[in-house]
Amino acid sequence: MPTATTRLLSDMFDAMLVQLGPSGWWPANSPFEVIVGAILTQNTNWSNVEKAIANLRRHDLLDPERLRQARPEIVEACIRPSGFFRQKAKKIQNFLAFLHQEHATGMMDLAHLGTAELRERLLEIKGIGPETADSILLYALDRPVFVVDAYTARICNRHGLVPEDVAYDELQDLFVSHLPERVEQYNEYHALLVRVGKEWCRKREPRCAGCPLQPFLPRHSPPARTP
DNA sequence: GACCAGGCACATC
DNA sequence: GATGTGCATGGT
Repeated sequence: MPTATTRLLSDMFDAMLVQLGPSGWWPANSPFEVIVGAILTQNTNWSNVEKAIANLRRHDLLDPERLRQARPEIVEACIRPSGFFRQKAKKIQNFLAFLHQEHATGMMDLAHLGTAELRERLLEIKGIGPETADSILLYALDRPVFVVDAYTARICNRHGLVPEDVAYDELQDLFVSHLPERVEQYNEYHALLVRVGKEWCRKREPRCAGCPLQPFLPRHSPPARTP
């Protein structure tokens, strides 16, 4: 017997998918490109990340070993459009050092590690926090890990499911504990939430008209009828 | 010109 | 443990 929350989360997913269609995430040509994108998109608009990725591709640097050995100034210049470029260049190198230590020539070489262990290892890398680690696990490595972010928190808060300042793990647990553990749905659910967040649930001015989730917004109790 | 974007680490209290 | 701040570019 599904709980009300289980049913709600499932219905919200269906409504978003019906109205918006499949998201096709993560837009990238390889698992490695997903990882670079996951770091570059931290607190940054995706369109800026696309510019940075294009620059890296132009320099033939979308390869772990070539990127690891590239001069820092070149890498920084490539990723400059995505902002925080010095920090992010360092973060990428931190990840590449980890990959190198693992004797991995590509992301799929990490397949022997269990999901929980791999998540812990990723979180040890300076510059990779919970959202980035989970994005890597789900979108680059097809692990059943639900990704949440600021949009997820905002939307779930508007729907009365969590407090505004909900912790990452708690928000993640909301979905994990109410949805079947399926990579495909985890993938699509996060993508749909981001798309809805961008379009209808912006920080200052939520525009609920036309939002696929509008029918699920908590109803205010109707005004008492005067007899 | 302010605000925001698919965060994170670090300092300080 | 909670809160504040630096990081930096580009679009709205």
